[in-house]
Amino acid sequence: MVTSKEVHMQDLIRQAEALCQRSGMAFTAPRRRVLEILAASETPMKAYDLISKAGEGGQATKPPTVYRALDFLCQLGLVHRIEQDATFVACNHAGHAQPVALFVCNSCLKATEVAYGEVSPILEKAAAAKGFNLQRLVVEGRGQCQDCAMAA
Amino acid sequence: MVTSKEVHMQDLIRQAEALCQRSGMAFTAPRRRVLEILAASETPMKAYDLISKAGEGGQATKPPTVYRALDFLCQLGLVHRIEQDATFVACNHAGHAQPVALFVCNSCLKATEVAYGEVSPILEKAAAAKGFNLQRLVVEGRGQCQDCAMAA
DNA sequence: CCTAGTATGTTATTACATAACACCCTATAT
DNA sequence: ATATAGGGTGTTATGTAATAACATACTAGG
Ligand SMILES: [Zn+2]
Ligand SMILES: [Zn+2]
Ligand SMILES: [Zn+2]
Ligand SMILES: [Zn+2]
Repeated sequence: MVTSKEVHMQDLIRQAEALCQRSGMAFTAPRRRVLEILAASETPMKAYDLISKAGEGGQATKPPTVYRALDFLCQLGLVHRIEQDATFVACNHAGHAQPVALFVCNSCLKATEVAYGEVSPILEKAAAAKGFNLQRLVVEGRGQCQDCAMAA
Repeated sequence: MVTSKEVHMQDLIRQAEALCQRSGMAFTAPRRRVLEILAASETPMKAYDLISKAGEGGQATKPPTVYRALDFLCQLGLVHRIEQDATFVACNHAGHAQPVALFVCNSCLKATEVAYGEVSPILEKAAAAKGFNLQRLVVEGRGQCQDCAMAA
């Protein structure tokens, strides 16, 4: 059986390869490994869990290796960092034409990615009203996901 | 001369006293000290800068003391934590009927607090469309503030 | 008194992230 | 062919953020 997780991962990997090709960067082994681990995870992961996981089996992996890979993948938009709790999650939709908000469930800890294209201009206007020119926006939430609401 | 910062600080202190009175909590020395330092600062502060500052003059102050005060003040809404860079800033408007976004200037590092009451329901709806029940929302930005735009 | 609740002080430790330097690989210019 | 520049990794060490755990103190109510 092929899970949807596995399909998603293969998509991400292909996307990563394509993006790197285009921008003349290398999709190297540590970068691939980090992306695979994140894509396979049900929930966002802490950097040090990722470091341990990456070190399983093969050679020990150290913080800088993983943090470099994370920086790279975040810049490409293949991975998102959740600021609230310093975790990292693989992007779950191809490409980022739209900015996204990340909502984390307090029960199961899974992250839901939500586009807020309509909202972002309003925030930019609200900022502009105070003379602030917005360049980067972070929208994150906490609450209860659909599955957990059903279960309760 | 009495600066607007000083007035703002006195407002905050009075607010803190009132809030504590109502909820049966104590506005103690370390809490007051932390709030004063934050209110006097031009920019959001890192916890450890706050710890150093709090220790100036009097007895040395250690991390737990300050982190406890910060937790307390954040719960009361008198201080906000900026998740992006783990800094803390005193609230600059009395009370929080409205949720606020914090926009930090990349040049001068000052934070601008912006109400987004109209926006928050839209985000809640966007989340609800995916079955997500939103309980807490973080909206933060980076960009250029008015003063720095003028200067440039 | 005694005790429950709130809060602080102190020591130690855990968790998150980066600086700095040596080394490797590959492309391209001379 | 070889020099050199850019991008990338490996490794050591360190810097920075936050909390665990336990002892102590103050205060209000029984
Ligand atoms: Zn995404
Ligand atoms: Zn859930
Ligand atoms: Zn505020
Ligand atoms: Zn500015």
